[in-house]
Amino acid sequence: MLQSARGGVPSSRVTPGILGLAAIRAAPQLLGWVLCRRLPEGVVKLKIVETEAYHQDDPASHSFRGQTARTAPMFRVGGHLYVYFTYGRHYALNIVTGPAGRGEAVLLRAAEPLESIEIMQQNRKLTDVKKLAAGPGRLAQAIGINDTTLTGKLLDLLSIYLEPPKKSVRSNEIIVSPRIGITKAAHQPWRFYLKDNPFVSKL
DNA sequence: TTCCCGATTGTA
DNA sequence: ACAATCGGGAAC
Repeated sequence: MLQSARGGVPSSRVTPGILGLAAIRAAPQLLGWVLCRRLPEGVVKLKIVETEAYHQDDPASHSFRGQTARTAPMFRVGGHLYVYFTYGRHYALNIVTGPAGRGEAVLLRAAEPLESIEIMQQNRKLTDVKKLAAGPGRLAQAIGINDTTLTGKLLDLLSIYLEPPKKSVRSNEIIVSPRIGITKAAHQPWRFYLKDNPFVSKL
């Protein structure tokens, strides 16, 4: 699925294999993909190292109580973006994964800076590379997301897109654990991260 | 219209 | 350990 776009073929340039894929299956498969964001200063790139799945029958999910103006993007077909504002200060970026009408998405929780690191350091007003994108709010800020203009938009070469993993990720490198910062369905093992990777938000 | 609280982070 | 800070959505 997500392995399809290898060899420089820009076929799935915009959407890997997440189209119509359940969030719980898409979340681990997104690990290793390179998140790319085109900014006025240059293109920043980061390897996705930590994700969480949220779906419609999940009490912790924004889509649980049905579609609203804010959550509408979650109900679009996979490949759309869902950006929300939380705690009065932070933005979080999700990649929508379900079929249209389903309300599923993967929260990007942490990433390893690869290219244009200086730009991300400026965005974060911080030099420590390990903390540039270790956490959903930090990740969003690092790639210049300071509002919700991207929510409801499609992954798109002109602004934000994904590139295939440089090295394929083996399943035994993926750690599964409960999600962070939630109170409902807190025991569900729907968080995924790369084993021993120093850029994850927490161990 | 009011009230509660959150898919977090930086500081003490 | 805790405050900061504000909007979504349930409740009244």
